[in-house]
Amino acid sequence: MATQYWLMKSEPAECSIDDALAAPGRTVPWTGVRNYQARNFMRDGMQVGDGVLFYHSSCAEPGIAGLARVASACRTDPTQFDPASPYFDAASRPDAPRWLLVDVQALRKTRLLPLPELRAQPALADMPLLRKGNRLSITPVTEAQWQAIQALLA
DNA sequence: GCCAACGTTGGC
DNA sequence: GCCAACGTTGGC
Repeated sequence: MATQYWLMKSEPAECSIDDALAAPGRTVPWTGVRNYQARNFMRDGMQVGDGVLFYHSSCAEPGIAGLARVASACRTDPTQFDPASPYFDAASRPDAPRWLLVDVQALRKTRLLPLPELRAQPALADMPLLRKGNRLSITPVTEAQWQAIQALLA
């Protein structure tokens, strides 16, 4: 399958692009996805090597903060079974895990591309991220959108 | 299966 | 803290 592209949201207070770059192998397990649509993108859509826009959400300056890649196939998210985790899901059973994750390898930090700058780009108008009320933490990015982002960073 | 109530996300 | 959007839950 050809390389695909994704936008993945992370709260920088929890895992910023700097945190990911500082992790062993620059790689972090993308824990905490608790939305079926986002999970299904990981399960059914992602391939190792896919491009990732690393987005900072729920912070002072939301925006695209770095570039990354999908670094593993999807697998069980262990935090769903950890009662001490905020992502604990009492209804998920080990023999039928509900929630999955992929490993994400940070490639580089970019200058921050804040929402107003993204909204100003006609080529990005269809990004789910920019739709009012969008909450999905993982969304597909088209080749054209990916190229438009690269152009902003060039 | 319908749908109202409720909870969560996340920008502002 | 507000609120829009929308996913989830649960009564019926």
